[in-house]
Amino acid sequence: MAAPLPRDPIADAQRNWEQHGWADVAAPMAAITAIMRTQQILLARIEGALKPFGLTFARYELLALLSFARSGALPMNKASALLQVHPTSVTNAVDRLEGSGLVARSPHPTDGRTTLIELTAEGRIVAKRATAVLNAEVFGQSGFAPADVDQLIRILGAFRRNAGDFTD
Amino acid sequence: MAAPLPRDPIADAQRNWEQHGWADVAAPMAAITAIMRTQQILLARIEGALKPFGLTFARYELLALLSFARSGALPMNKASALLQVHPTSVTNAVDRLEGSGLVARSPHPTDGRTTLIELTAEGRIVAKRATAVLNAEVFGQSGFAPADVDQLIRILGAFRRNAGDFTD
DNA sequence: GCAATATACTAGGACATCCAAGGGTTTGGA
DNA sequence: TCCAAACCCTTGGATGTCCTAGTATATTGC
Repeated sequence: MAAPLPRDPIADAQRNWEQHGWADVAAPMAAITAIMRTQQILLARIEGALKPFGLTFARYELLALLSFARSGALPMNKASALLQVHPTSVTNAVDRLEGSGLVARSPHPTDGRTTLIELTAEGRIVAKRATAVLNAEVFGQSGFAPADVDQLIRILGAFRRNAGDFTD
Repeated sequence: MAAPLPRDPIADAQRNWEQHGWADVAAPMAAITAIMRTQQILLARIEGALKPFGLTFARYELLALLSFARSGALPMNKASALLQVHPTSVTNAVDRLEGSGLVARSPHPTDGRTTLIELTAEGRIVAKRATAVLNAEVFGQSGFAPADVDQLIRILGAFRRNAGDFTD
């Protein structure tokens, strides 16, 4: 781990923005930059927790999504939509998960264009174990105060809705 | 742009967590997942705004950092520390920015191991213009309420300090 | 003073993301 | 009915991030 900096680099950036005549957008700039950095920290923790399973976050998300599907299977385009990533990213994740024997591709019964992805027995087990580890090591020790978690869910939920993620 | 989903997929995930006996970590899971998704949305906006300049966010951050340095130059390791990214990422960004003529490498006057990166005249101009566009198109239209911006800065600032980013 | 350790940068590899383009399958309007 | 438009998935390319390893230069300690 890199040594801590003596000062918050984002707070410094915010001050720089204010001193260069961009005070009106200095705060949003700082908030957005902080989101970028926080994502980086969280992603590193998540990947670290998943490493023993040979999983990355992208692959884990797909496994978790499938494990919650009633039938344990989903069309690729559906997975792409729900995970909100590009179809090619799903193709990539499925290729690797299939190589590890955690999911399997199967043709859609009625639509020849569609491919279904399905959890294998081993995939279901790995998904469960990986979730347990993530819950214990990452989500359970996020470092966010409960009240702040609620704030984040509210603020980011509104942002995502506003960005067109969902209409709910 | 993908069509909006009828329901918030993260709220769904949170419900799934609660129904599977992980209610104690369902909220932090949702908050963290929301941060990941929000980062993705913001990054896409930023990259879109920077595209006309032939810049990516990683390269822009380096340009902006240099533009605020007193001398307009910084050692690579210093840039790596301040941007909080791996040294190889800085090498990558500098390679490309150097190729575009926006920065230049020069040897450190006293330490033979160190390489200084310096803004070129054109680099300084591009940094200024790109910042103006980012301020206008992204930071100035974040969609976050002012009070929420303050909340984000506070919550994520505490998180980053707690994660060891800085000691300030 | 010199060897051992530490630091700085870069090369190569693994992954993830997106975009653009291509080939196969369905759907829908003329 | 039939062909064009729409849709689905995959391939190939560009970028970014990190890790590991290797080379070169500094610093430290005996």
